Amino acid sequence: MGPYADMSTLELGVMRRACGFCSLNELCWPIGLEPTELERLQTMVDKTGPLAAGSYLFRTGDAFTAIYAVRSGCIKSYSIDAGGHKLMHGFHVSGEVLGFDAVYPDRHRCNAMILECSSLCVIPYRDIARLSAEIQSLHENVLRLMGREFSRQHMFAEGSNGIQRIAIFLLDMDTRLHRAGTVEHDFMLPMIRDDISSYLGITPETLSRLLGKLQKTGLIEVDRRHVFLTDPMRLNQIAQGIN
Amino acid sequence: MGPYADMSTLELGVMRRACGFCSLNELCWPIGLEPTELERLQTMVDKTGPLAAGSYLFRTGDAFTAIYAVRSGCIKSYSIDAGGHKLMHGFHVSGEVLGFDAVYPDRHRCNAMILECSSLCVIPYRDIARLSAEIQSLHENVLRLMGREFSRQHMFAEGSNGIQRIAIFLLDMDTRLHRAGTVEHDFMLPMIRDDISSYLGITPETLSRLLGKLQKTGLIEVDRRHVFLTDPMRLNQIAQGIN
DNA sequence: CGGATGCTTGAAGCTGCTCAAGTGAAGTGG
DNA sequence: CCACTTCACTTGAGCAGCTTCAAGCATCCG
Repeated sequence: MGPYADMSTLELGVMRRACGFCSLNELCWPIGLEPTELERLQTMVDKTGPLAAGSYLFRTGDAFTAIYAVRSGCIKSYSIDAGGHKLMHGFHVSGEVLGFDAVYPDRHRCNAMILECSSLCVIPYRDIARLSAEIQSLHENVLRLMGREFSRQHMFAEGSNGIQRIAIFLLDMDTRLHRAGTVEHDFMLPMIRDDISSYLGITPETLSRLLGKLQKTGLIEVDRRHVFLTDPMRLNQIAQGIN
Repeated sequence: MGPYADMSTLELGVMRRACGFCSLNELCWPIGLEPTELERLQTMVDKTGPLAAGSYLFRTGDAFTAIYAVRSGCIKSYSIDAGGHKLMHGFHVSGEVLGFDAVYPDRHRCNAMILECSSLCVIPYRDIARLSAEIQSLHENVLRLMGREFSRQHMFAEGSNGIQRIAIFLLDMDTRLHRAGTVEHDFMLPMIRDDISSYLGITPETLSRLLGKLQKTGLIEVDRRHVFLTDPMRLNQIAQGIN
C-alpha cells in the first residue's frame, strides 16, 4: 500500500469526523454515497474562514446563491417589517443549516448576522441542485433537511404563556448547544436579551422579570449570558404547559 | 389529422386549463416540461373525488405517502400538543398544496380535516421524487413550492396585536379566496370562529369582540361566516401595524 | 474616568383571558 | 309543524399578564 492510499484514507477520515458534528452530514455522508459521489460533493463545499461578530452573511434582498452550515459560532437571522419592527427568525449554532429562506422567491428574506465569530461551510445552491438531480437520495435529503429547518418554527406557536416560551427556548438552546459540544444544562447564550425577547415575542423587561422568577423558584441560575438549568425536569413541565 | 390527434390536443388543453388555477402548475406545466414528461407527470396524479366535510385526509402519525393539491373546497391542518391543546397550522383552499409537513420525520405531524366538501389531486411522493431526480427543473420547483408553503408561517409572527393579526388573516383569506375564484373583498369563511381564534392565538371571545370593533369602525361587515371588506385600505394599514 | 451598552427594577395602565350567561340559527324527533 | 336540543357565536364583568415609560445598576471599553 503506497503513501497515496494512506493519504486518501486519512483525508476521508478527517472529512467524516469534521462532518460528524454537522447537520449537513445527513446531506452527504451517512446516506450511503459512493466514494466518488462524496468526493464530488466535497469539492463543492467551500469552507469559509472565521467571520467577525457583527458582520453579515447575507442581507434581505440578496440573491439566493448558497446554503450555509455553521461549523462553529452562532448566527441570528431576522427581518425588518413594514412598520420598522425587528422580527427574529431564529438562531443557528454549530452543526445547523441556514439559507433555505430564499428557496422560494430566489432572494433572501432576512438578514443573517454573525453573533459570535463563526466558521461556515458554503454549499452553492446550483451545484447541489445539479448533483441532487443525479443522486436521488441526495435530493430527498435536501428536502428533509429543509423540512426539519422549517419545522422549528412551530415550536413557539405552542407557548401561549411568556414563561412557557422562555422554558421552551432555554431547553431548546440547551439541547442544541449540548449537541454542539458544551456541557449539558450549562451554557453561554450567544445572543443579547433583546434578541431573545423579540424572538419570543415579549418585551425585554418581561423577559428579565420572568428569568428572575425562574431563578427565584430555583429552576435556573442566570448571570448575564451564563445559564445553568438547575431543575430541567420542572422546566420541561413548564415548557409543556403543565401547571 | 385523425381523431386521436384531436383528442390528445383537447385533453392537454383541458389539463392545462384545470391546472391553470392550481399552485401545482408551477410544478408541472409552466416550467417547460417536454410533452412526454408532462404525460408521465399526469399519470402519477390521482384525482380524488369529493371528500365529505368532517372527514380526514390524513392524521398525525400517518406515513408520508403523498402531497395534495386542493382543487376545490377547504382543508384545515392542526395538531394536538402534549397538554391536549389544539394548535392550528393553517387552512388550505382551492389551488393550494399541503402535506409537506411530513417531509422530515417521514410521518405527518398534523391532522388534515376537510372543512368543505373537497376535491383533490394526490401526488405520490415516491413518484415525484423519482421523476424530479430525472428532471432538474422539477426538483427545483418542488423545493420552491415547499419554500412557499412554509413561508406562510412567518406571516403571523409579525402581528403582536390581536386586531393586527385579524386584519392580516382577513386580507390573506381575501386574496387567497379571490385567487380561487370568488368576488374580491366579499367571501364566505370556510371555518368556524374557534378554528380562526386558535389559528390567530387568541380566544374566540376576543376574536368576536375585535370583529365587532372592526365592524363598528366601518372597516368590515360580518354576518356569521360571511365577510365583506368595506375598507381594505385601512384594514391593510392595521395589518401593517400603522396606527 | 466617563460614556455606552446591556440588563434590571418599579409603577401604572391596557390588552386579552377566564368564567359565566345569554342569543340566535339549524337541525331533531315526536 | 312546533317544542327541544345542539351548536356557534356573542356579550359582560373581573382579573392576570404583559407592556409602557422611566429610572437605576453593572459591565465593558476607549
